[in-house]
Amino acid sequence: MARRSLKKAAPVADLDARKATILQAVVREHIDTAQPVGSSSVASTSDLAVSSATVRSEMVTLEREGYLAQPHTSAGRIPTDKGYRYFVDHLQAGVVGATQQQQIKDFFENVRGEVEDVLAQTSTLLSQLTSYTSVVVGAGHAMSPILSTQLVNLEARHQLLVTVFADGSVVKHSVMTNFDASHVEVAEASRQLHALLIGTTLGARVQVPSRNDHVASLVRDAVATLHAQQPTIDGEQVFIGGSSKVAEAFDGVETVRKVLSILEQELLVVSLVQDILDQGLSVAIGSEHGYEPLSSCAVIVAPVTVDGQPAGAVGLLGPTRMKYGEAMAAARAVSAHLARHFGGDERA
Amino acid sequence: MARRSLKKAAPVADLDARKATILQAVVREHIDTAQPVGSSSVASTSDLAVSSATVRSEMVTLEREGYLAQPHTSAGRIPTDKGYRYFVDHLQAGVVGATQQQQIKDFFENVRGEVEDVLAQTSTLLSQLTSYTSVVVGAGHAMSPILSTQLVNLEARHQLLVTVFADGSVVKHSVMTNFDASHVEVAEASRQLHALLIGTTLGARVQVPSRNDHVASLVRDAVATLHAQQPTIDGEQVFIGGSSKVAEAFDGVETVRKVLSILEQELLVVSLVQDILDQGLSVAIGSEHGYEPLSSCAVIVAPVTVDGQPAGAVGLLGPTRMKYGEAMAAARAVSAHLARHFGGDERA
DNA sequence: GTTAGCACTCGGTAGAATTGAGTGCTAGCA
DNA sequence: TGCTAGCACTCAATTCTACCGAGTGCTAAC
Repeated sequence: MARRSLKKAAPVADLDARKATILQAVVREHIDTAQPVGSSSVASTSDLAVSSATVRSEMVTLEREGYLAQPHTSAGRIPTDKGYRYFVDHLQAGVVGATQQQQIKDFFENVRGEVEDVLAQTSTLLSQLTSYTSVVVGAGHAMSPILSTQLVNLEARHQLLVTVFADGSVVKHSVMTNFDASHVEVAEASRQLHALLIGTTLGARVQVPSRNDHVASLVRDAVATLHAQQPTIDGEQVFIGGSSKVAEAFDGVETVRKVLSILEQELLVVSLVQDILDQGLSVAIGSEHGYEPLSSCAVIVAPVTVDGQPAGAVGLLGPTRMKYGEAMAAARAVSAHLARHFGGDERA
Repeated sequence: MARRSLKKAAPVADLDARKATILQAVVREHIDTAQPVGSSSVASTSDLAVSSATVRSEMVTLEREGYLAQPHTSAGRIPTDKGYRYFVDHLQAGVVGATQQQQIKDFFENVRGEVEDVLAQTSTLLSQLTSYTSVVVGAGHAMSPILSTQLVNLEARHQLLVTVFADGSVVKHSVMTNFDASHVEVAEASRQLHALLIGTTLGARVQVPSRNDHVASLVRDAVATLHAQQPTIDGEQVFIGGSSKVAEAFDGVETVRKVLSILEQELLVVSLVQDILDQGLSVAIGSEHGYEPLSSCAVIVAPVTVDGQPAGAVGLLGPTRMKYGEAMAAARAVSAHLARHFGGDERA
């Protein structure tokens, strides 16, 4: 797995008011048009009462300081990652539009089904709201105690251990034996497993019987299989919505391919989101997250917290020139609704 | 959902040997180069001992009959869907290369985990083998009898019905109540449900208690929730591998977007695959499957049959100019291995 | 510090000329 | 009758040129 450099987003030195205005104007227009932005355009657009020449000389400074870049001489400027970072850091919190607000509300009023279904549909919703690819991560049951287990006789030498966790997730594990277990034996093993595992979490050690009969062997195997699961990452669920938006957001075919192939690796997506949250960021721009193939992307993340516990996260992936204001607002709104949905209000 | 025209692949009239050779040469070279193919190239490539002029006049016929098309005067010919169809129908079964054979073997020797995991990984494998996007569909448990059920008390008014089917699939359903059920009541309801449902299939009618107490109410709600599931389509699982290959296979960004957005709709993919199988095809070229947005795609499908029962299908989606021989061979090989894996050889 | 003015740069575009792959047709040949 | 060599023709792609214009950096004046 790609190793990310833990570069903490450097606190961006502050710019004087005029430079800030100019930078923001450049970012805004570039996001809008995808074109390099020239000094005259900034001079006329922004409410600065200065000439393009002045803007120009400020731009030289901004470029020297790393906020702007020039694709080539005699072209306008485009923002660098650092420029976008400044822009985002100084963005006053946006609000979602009325229609979108309504859409979100309608969605959460009508959505039903199991957690997984809700998360998957939420991902689609978020993507439709923003026109960016969305990522919804549901926290695993790593820390959740076991509510119930059941061993089912599937075939002669094939049993299925079904485990229900307190967070409502259900997991199955195959247990293969090299002897034909009778129904009675399976039932007995099931009873013992239930007694043994109930209330424990995946990490905890449990006392397995050391006898050598079929039942004991079944119990041992079942416990071993259950605990073989990686308690950290496994069980986390990723739902990706609107991957077709990738094709709209980037123009280079190669970029599209790279981004899609990252999205295919769900584990990687989970750790990307996790990393960004760990850094305390809500937006990772360009190379800030350290995943090189995503260097032309920005990732917005909003945690979902239920009862003070992290319950997952929602994210958006777009080009660095994405509409940060709208997208962040949408992500925040959806994560809040999601938290509420899984929190007090019980109509899962 | 898009409605497909059930156009049965028309049996293609046979061509005389020379026309066939020319057509095949054109298809082969076009698949290779993605360029229109000229008469002289065919004349020299193929082992026909005729001049380009002769090839040319044959091509005129082939074009009139709908096998070839000309992007514009003074360009070579490219195959039409009908041309590809002829090509595929007269393709002698290909074999997978030695390294790929080995790769498949290694994979199935080492793969482990639950059915879903195996299918998901198989999808990735198939995509890597062929460089096309792969689709693996696991048949639902529609017809599978229930082996076991269990009702678990999740929260005060929230129970979880966990159902294990004979095919090894496990499904959960939330049951909400408007009263606080005691643990004893839930346990009793669980016992009754188990007795009631065991051995039945989802379609079957079961006798629910008509009393008005908590337990009876729980049982009724649980059965209703379980049966509310669409027995036909629901429960079918789709695993899509290598969606990033879409970006490689097609050059128009718009096409990439359209194809990706189809792939996002899993239900649609299932019915696409199902439709093709229903038509008895193993390949659907261009508009043969009737899904307009996929008109520049070809879809290869191979059923997976375990113990005479359809257990799913594996598919490949690529451009119409895909490498049919290799891709079909790979799909066949993987589907056969998959069937064997889930069949006699029991190490799921 | 700001600005008007100006020379300069250089990507993008538009038009013309050229190239060349490939065609369709025809007349002659086996 | 079928095949082929030859040839005129077509047309996308390429190359070249000129040129435009957006945008810059610099400088002198305010």
